[in-house]
Amino acid sequence: MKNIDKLRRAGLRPTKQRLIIADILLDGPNRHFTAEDLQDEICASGNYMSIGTVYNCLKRFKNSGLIKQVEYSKDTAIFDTNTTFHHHFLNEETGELIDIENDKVILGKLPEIPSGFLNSGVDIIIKLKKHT
Amino acid sequence: MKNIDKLRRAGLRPTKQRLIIADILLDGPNRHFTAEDLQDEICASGNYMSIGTVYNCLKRFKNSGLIKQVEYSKDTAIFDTNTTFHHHFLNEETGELIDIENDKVILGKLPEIPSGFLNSGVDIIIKLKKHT
DNA sequence: ATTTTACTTTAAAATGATTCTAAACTACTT
DNA sequence: AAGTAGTTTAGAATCATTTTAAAGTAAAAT
Repeated sequence: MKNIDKLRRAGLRPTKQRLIIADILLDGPNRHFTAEDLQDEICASGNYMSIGTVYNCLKRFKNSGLIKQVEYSKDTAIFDTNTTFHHHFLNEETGELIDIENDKVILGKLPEIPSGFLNSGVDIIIKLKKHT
Repeated sequence: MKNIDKLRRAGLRPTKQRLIIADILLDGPNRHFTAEDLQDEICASGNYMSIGTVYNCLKRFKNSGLIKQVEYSKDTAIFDTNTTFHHHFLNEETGELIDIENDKVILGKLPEIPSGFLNSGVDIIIKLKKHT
């Protein structure tokens, strides 16, 4: 499908800027990137876009499901007095965290660890929304 | 154990400021908090501490294992073009992310969801360190 | 006990990521 | 072609965090 149609189907007005971003992000292989990474790539493609627009577009793309934001890239550090190995419920509306003790979760199958690396810890976040 | 000894055992010089923080954090029940939350509580206890010192102490406490930092509270947003349900390896040294497709992980047992809430998604982060 | 040394705290400035603002612009509708 | 509602822009503002350099303090060495 053409990117202009992907934008329309996502309910986004297909502006010049959004098409530039769609052309970079929505074809080709998946990737992880920051707003600044994307702005650099926009420059490299011979275009220009203000950083405000990059952020704005990313937010719209995310809200309409064209991309995701990695869950654990939040802007404020949260500390935890619980130093045992444990996991968290995350109340998506309030940001509140609730501990999940380790024995409440069992991983039945783990992926193969990339060669040359060791598993140095597993963090599980279970997001919660209010029951309706 | 007295907090002054917890600090010493952690290899931290027990300064007045670190003891104030230890008294707030290391007794009583576990909790999640930001640097600003802690500074407010320091104020509420009739003490004062510059925000720089609060950050500095939290970093030292964390590095010596007295507290933890919640894994997914990082300062830069990371976006992901992979909108399927999936998880991530996190290279702790470089911050690089690698996708883990959903069928590579099986959760054998999940904790009971707090009443009034629904599970709205599970994110798993497997941290990697270089094999030595 | 005093001096020395290395580490720590502080206020303030600096940085970095992100959001906001108000004016100019543009896609879509009438 | 004109209207309107949404979008982009530069730049300012904000927020979290780190850095800086000077003053202060705990521990080690005399």
